[in-house]
Amino acid sequence: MDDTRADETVQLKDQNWLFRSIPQDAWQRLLPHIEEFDMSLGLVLSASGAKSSYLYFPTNAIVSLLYNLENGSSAEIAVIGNEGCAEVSIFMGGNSTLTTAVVQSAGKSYRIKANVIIDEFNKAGAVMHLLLRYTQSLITQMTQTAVCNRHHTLDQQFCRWLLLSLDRLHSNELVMTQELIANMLGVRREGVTEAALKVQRAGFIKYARGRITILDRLGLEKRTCECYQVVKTECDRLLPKELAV
Amino acid sequence: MDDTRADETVQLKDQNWLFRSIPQDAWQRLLPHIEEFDMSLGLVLSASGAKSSYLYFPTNAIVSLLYNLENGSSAEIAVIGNEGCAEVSIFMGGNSTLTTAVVQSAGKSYRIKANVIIDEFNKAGAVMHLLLRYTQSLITQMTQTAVCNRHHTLDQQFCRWLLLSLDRLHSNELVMTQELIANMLGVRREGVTEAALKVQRAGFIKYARGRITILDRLGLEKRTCECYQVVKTECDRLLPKELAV
DNA sequence: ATCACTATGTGCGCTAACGCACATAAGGGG
DNA sequence: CCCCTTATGTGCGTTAGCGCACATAGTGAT
Repeated sequence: MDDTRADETVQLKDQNWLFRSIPQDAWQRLLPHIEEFDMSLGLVLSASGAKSSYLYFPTNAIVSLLYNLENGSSAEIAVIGNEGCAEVSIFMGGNSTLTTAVVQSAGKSYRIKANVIIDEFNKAGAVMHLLLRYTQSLITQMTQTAVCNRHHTLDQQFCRWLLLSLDRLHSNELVMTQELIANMLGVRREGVTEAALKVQRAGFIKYARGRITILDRLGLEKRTCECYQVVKTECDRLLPKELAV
Repeated sequence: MDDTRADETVQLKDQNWLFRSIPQDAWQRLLPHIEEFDMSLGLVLSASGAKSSYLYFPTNAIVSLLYNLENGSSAEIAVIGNEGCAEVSIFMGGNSTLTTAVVQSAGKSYRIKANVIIDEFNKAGAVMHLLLRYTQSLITQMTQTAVCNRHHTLDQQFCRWLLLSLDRLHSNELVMTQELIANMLGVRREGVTEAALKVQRAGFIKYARGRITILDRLGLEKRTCECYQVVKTECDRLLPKELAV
């Protein structure tokens, strides 16, 4: 590999946790199939029940897994950022999920065609194990969402949501209206307004017309429920930053 | 294979949906490793965070995946019966989950040592795809639990829980105190009492001292939320009864 | 038959979140 | 600069579920 390509690879690998952990030989096979893909706000990667044709690897974008109920209300099940990938049902089987993957925060991503991923997955090598461990971390997030929905207050959930999103954005600002957050959390918009006000009065955030600025991250972490740390810790355990390359 | 062993195999395969779908060659490899295992009520298959050493295949037993919060309250994330297996983290990677697998209804099961399953899984053949599709159906269940916790009433959830358990028991009777159900659902015992009374007054069940008898299954299905059917349908889609053998 | 224990039923005040209605405010395009 | 749209703030009655306290009723052991 010449120097230019090596540089390119390093840069690319740095943008997504999963990329980073793909060993050299598999990387050689996959590299030619990695396409850039712009994720615009609100873009639906795959509607409920539809077959997905790409596995998406966000870099600075955030994707939400949402479930839509018959009556129109919805709830977020998990958040996906540059620590993972969207559309795991490609390799899990069944080809589709009942959840809808929506771009919650615009940004750049990469994607790989489903059949390429499936071929690599079926080699039962490092890529398979990596993707499965990531899926396991997604399961952890779903589990925690279920428990949190049951037992914790809107306030706590608001903070958890903020923190999980921030971790995936690597920024202390987040562009998101209260209406949208309400949709994610599956609660009333007014509820989010109240929660946001409380947190703002506590001096942890500044919220103005769809623009949230974090002023005190530690404060937020203290205010949220255990769920945030649990998800973060388990995610770090399953996907160590310095995995064998 | 002589007739006796063939009969044995047919009988065995009939007791768990996953067994049924394992093709002949893989079955030959696994058969010597299948152990009987009695599941007694309340048995914990693997505590939160602990490494699991067996993959368990219930026949007439039911296993609950529970999550325990710091403050002692808990919530059920998914139910596992003879349609699946417990301890998927064995092949998903990471070796452990934060959920606790508890026997909710006693019965017989089979189990296979972790390393045997991993070896078979890594052949990337039918068994791998089967287990992954099952895991996908578990994910569906977790998703639905999260949404249901958010949006549906205790009444509806009580009915959903009853139906999901019944489907896995193949019986119209269920032995389970309201206290325990409350624990699973992550609600007050009194809440379950009220829900159960309403459903009883509607004539759908008879409930006496930990023994629930179903009188009108269709009534229950009408009373529950969409979540029950969604899980059932998706489970049937991912794990058809007559899969290629 | 009695007793003790477990399971269930009931009442009551409390709180979080809901649904709805409406007030205010901040930008953006003409 | 004004108007219109979008985003946020607020009030109020309602409800589901909570926590607690206690009443009742099967059931099994002695």
